[in-house]
Amino acid sequence: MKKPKENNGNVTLKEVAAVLGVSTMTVSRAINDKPNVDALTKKKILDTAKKMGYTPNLVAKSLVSSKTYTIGVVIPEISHSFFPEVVKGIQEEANKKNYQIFLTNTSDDFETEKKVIDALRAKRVDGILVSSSQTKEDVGYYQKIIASGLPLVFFDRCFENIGASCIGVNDFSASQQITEHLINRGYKRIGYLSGPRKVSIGKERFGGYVAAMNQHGLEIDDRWVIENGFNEAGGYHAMGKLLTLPEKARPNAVAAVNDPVAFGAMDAIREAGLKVPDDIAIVGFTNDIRAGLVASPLTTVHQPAYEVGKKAASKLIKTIEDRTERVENVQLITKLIIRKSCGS
Amino acid sequence: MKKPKENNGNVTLKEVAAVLGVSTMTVSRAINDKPNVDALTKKKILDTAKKMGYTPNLVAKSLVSSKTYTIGVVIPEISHSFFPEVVKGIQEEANKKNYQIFLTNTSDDFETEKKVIDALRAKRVDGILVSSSQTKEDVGYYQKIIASGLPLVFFDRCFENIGASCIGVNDFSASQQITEHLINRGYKRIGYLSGPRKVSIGKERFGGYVAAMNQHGLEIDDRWVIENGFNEAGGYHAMGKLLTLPEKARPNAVAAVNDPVAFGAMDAIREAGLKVPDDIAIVGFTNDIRAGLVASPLTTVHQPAYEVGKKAASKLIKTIEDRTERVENVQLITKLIIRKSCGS
DNA sequence: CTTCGCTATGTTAGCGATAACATATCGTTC
DNA sequence: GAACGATATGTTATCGCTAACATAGCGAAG
Repeated sequence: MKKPKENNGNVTLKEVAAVLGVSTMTVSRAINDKPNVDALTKKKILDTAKKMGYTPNLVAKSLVSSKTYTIGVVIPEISHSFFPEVVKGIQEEANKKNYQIFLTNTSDDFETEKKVIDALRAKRVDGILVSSSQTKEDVGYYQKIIASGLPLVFFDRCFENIGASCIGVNDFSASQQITEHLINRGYKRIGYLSGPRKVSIGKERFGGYVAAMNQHGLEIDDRWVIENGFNEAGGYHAMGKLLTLPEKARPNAVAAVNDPVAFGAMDAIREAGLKVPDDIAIVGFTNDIRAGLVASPLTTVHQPAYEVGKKAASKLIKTIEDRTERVENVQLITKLIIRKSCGS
Repeated sequence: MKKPKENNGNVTLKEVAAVLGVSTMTVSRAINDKPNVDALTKKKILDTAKKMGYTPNLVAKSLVSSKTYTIGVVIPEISHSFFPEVVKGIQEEANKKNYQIFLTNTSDDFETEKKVIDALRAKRVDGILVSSSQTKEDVGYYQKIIASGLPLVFFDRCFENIGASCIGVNDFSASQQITEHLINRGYKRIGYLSGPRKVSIGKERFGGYVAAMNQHGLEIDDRWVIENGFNEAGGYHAMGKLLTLPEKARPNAVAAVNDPVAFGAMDAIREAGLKVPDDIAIVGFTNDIRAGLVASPLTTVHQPAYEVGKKAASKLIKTIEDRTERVENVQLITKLIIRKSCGS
């Protein structure tokens, strides 16, 4: 025989008010530190609220205010070491501003991505932070989202000219730079292990590679460019395919779209009984936590993951809190990290 | 001159109803696929709802149902490679059951932990998943949470006999096992780089080490056990301290509470001009993504991170949906991974 | 052809909180 | 001491949705 109303054991304003014989408004005012509450009343309210274990119901508050202090984060793959760092940056910035984050993982699948975003909308997040699995082909979906007025900031992988801010790096020029590094080392036959080019980073990084090759008058054999996934397995298969070419038709250096792909490729190279960098030199992109540790430490591009997250969150929150905040495309500084995989 | 009511551009049931000249209840029923709606009416409603871009407001729904389909996840450090894997497991399980997750990072600080949990409660999550920074000293806080009826499942780091389920591994016996492995290799002077022992994993793993030493009649010099943080910096400092001992007073092998600590220790060893395992052998715990890659590949204990996450989420959701679900302490299988850092 | 009972639909109230307006109380001021 | 303004408190309506109850319409059964 307990109280008939259960409510998950949560105490409401009304219950606190009833105990003290005051109105709920007075309790609300006291708890929210609003003016016009007698000091003594306020003290009594705060005391009993605490004694009763009152916790404000933000769901109800959100319904009134149309504000949830929640942002959705949409990420392709939490296991790729770049993203936990980004998430950490987002997390810290968001927490500082009293926002919570909904973390969702899309496994780089666009259908999943749309589904989770719909779920986030239904939960009325104040805005979303997206690293999309698809930034080149189907722009319609995001155009609609942006048109609907939901604040949105992209990070890492950007849509261009779509009316949303993006925080990332200059993938084109960083990729060009690292390819040039290989060229300066004397390599001329350079292949490319690409990720899906329907994603901005896939396209941009590939573009940087092409630009560097062209600029130096080097030829790109069609068979040297292999497109596959953004992960180890993708790199492993792509390199496997390259290795089916007869030795003299093969590149003796490859640039990979990111570090996981480079690691997968290294495995394939090793399994073929070849050595990095002696037989095939390789460079990556990201500066994964493992990059300096693998058998042949990987030359790569450092991306400031934590800062990307922090900046993205901060931009989103600014956009949420001031709708006139301007759209901007931020490119943070990358750094070439030279290790041994490109020949010493 | 747009419509006066803005509402963030979101369409409501009422608006859809108004367009069709039916009541909101009919629309609600149609959209939620409830019985007693004429097929034709339903079709018309669904069509106009879609045309108008209606998205249900789950905030309002939650207020009515006291159910948010949201779970809070509290982890100490997203950068430690164990946790992203756990989060991935949680994520996938939760998504399958239509829950969203709030991810929060505590930086292993108990005050932050309490603060984020309060925030999660205020947002009325249906339950929380916690890897606490504090599982041995201040039990009061969690006792209160559990008593309040909020479903709670611990993972990785457990409180015992507190009335909440916990999903982890048998830290004691795994630690005992890996210490024994060192002993079997012939090491007798074995030190221990501990994490905070106010946390279950800190205490249990240390206990396993002590048990193995005792069982083999080996002495533990007080100066060989150093307590510091759970991360690289902690291991670096702890090992630095060990290295201040004169060489003959030093252990020639150490067990670390986890892999990041082992990595930090390895750095300190290298900086001191010593070699692993020749001068000092070392073993870790976790099987961090880097464990096989470092200069002296680390012998360690593999923990099934993904499964821990999946199981924890599944247990929590069961507990949420059926309050009679019994409390249980699940210990998943670990595996000793032998590499070179313990001598070959 | 009345009555029962089913289906389709509508109305009301309430989830917990707050904004906006209304009222009460009290000390000042002239 | 009447009138005013400030402060403290209460009342009402509303956010978007749904449970619960109410009603209308229509075919089947007697």
